[in-house]
Amino acid sequence: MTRRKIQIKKIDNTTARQVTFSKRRRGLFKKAQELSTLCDAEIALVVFSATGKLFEFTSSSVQQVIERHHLLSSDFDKLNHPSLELQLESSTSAALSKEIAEKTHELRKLRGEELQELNMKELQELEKLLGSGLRRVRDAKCEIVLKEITSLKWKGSQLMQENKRLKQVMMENRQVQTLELEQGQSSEPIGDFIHSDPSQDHDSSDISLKLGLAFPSGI
Amino acid sequence: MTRRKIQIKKIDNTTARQVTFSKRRRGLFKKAQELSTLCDAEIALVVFSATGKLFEFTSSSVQQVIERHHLLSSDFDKLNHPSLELQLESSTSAALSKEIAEKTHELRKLRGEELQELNMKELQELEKLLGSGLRRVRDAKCEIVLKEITSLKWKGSQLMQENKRLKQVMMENRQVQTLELEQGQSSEPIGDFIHSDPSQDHDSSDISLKLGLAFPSGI
DNA sequence: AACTATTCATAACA
DNA sequence: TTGTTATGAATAGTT
Repeated sequence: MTRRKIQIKKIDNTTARQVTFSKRRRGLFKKAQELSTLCDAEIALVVFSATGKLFEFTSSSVQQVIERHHLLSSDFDKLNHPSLELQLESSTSAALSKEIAEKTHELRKLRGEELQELNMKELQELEKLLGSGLRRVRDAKCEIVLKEITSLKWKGSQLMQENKRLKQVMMENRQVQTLELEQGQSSEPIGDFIHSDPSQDHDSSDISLKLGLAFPSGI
Repeated sequence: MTRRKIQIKKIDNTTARQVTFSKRRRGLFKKAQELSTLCDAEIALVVFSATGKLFEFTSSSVQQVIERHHLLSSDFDKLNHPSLELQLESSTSAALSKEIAEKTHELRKLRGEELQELNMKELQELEKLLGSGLRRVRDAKCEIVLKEITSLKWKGSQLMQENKRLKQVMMENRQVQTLELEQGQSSEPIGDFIHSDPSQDHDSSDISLKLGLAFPSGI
């Protein structure tokens, strides 16, 4: 709000209340319109002023169904609200049913089930839609594959590092062994130093087993 | 409204649209609440998201009216059908809403709009579905083309028959003319017999004009 | 109605 | 998703 912050409670001054009602109502309807457009939402907004005047907004697809309410709500008072509510619900059901029918039909067309009723132009549009859908699906698959590859590369580099580390340990062991041999102090068989730790080996195998692809074979 | 001014038109990016929907919806409901409190207005606001999810707000007084109606209904129990109907409608709405949400989601997937949530197996099934849809659409187009070709061939054969008939008539005329010349009895100019009937000619042109394709150029 | 000084809502970003 | 912030919008009080 402005000039000053206000408390959200009923405005006492009648004139001020009417002015505010007028201004804010316009703002609210604008916001409702914007939301329905921006986000493809279906909105029904009904406002009764304190004096009983009716204002309403409905996004396009709900509109026609509810239009018949204008006739009935012209001589309403508060007792009418239940019936208004009931009718809103009923209208909503009709609108929803209609929407379901449309979506079902659209799905059938996309699945190629009701094509005989389409002409060449419509078929071409449908083909274009399916084609672009197919392209996106393939792109999505490609992305998954690329991620898998990146993951595999990472695992590969991890293995290489592990490998390098093991070789280094072996080299060090070999040096110690050589030193001990030169000094004639070795009390252990040579072989024990040359072979790396069995448990270490086992871990490495486990890592390499995880290289298997995480998705079915065909791409 | 912030960082940048935006166009009021459907937001293309799905994620951005969902975020905006969530934020603006909250804002809209807040504004509705404030208006009803500040100006003592009665407000009913119903919003369906693009995915079919339902959000609603009703100012307290409307709520009270509806609740009062429900109380009355329970008092009068068997006599009060509207309440039963209202409840039925309500649950029907919920079921319909759910169905719409499902179908919307299915349609989105087929259009390739919400693929990030699918795994490789699901993507492959979707690809198969789209592929078979595409095949059927192409078959349907093919059928239209074949029918057109059949029709053209038939028209062609009709034209050929017509042509043949005309030639025969001409030949007969020429024979008559030759006969008349030999007998020196012709009382008409030669040209009148060589040219075929003008109205006949006109009919032939009409048939050939119908050869134009009944669908747009690209196949 | 028109005009600001403010507060509010929110698009873009993190 | 949730939070933050810069900026465009809405609007309370005033003229």
